[in-house]
Amino acid sequence: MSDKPGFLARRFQQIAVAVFHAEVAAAGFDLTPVQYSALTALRAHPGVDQATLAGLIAFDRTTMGGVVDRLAQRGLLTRKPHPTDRRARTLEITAAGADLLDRVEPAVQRAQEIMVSGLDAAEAAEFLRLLRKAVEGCNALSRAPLTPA
Amino acid sequence: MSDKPGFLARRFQQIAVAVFHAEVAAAGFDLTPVQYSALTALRAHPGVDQATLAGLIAFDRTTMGGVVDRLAQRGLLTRKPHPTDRRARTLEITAAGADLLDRVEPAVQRAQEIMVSGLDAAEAAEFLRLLRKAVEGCNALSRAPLTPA
DNA sequence: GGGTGATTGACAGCATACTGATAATCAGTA
DNA sequence: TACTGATTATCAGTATGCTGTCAATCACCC
Repeated sequence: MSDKPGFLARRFQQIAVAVFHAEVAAAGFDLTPVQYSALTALRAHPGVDQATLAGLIAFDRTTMGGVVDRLAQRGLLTRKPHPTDRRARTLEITAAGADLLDRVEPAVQRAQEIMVSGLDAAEAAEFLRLLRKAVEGCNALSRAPLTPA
Repeated sequence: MSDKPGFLARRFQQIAVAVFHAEVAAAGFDLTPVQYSALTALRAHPGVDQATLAGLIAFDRTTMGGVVDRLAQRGLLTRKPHPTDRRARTLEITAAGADLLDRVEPAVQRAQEIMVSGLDAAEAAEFLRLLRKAVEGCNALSRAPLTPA
């Protein structure tokens, strides 16, 4: 089983989420990896609509609805009607959201290091390169491909 | 964002599941990656209980309940009372389950290759080695660590 | 032989993810 | 301008995964 990339993909994701949760909770915060990604992308691209934000981090449009709901409910972002397109809603990170991102950053960084702590520095760098390359090569194969700005 | 192992982990898992689904569906079957793993492990270890099966493939005990329910409902495995431990249920793969595994195997193999099609053969081998090493190094960090027989 | 701690399977509840469908709207064309 | 096709957000439904909790049961130790 452990020689199948698909099985290891699931396992690595499982570990990544657990480590993220553990570090972020230990630092006193309550934020999922998905919520962190969404807020980070929103800070870099203020004013986008939900579909565009989803494309920036390869989320499914449907999933993004729920994520945005929960973040808005906690006051970490705002959702206002788009000035010209009446279908869309414009998203903006709030001061509370940006502040939370700043304060949680050290925990997130620690989590990223722990995930690859089984590898030495050279291996970790090579692993990251190959993982990025594999993901980019298959970008179009998921329902929600990455769509840069 | 693409330099964070956590983000790439989620993305690679997302792609892996999509590719698995696409190949398996194209071959005319209806089986999720998780169901495939469970059936495969059960065939290799007939008669185990749910908790043991979960440990063999690093599933959460709670998740395994639902997976087993759906597989039993489709007649791919059976769930009988354990002969000595009245808490446990003994799981067995059925002939239909084993037959399905055999017939779906080529599609699963194709999916595994597609997932790493962005890498050449040497890179894919090294990627698999590093991924396996990273996962093993962090095995204890998830709620559901891998527990070999 | 009785009490204690661990284990098994289940439950409710939350958060991703996907499929397929829909209504509202927009944009470009006939 | 009317029509067509694409796009935005949402909905119902299914399947993972996790947290925490619970009752039933087991295994071990005093």
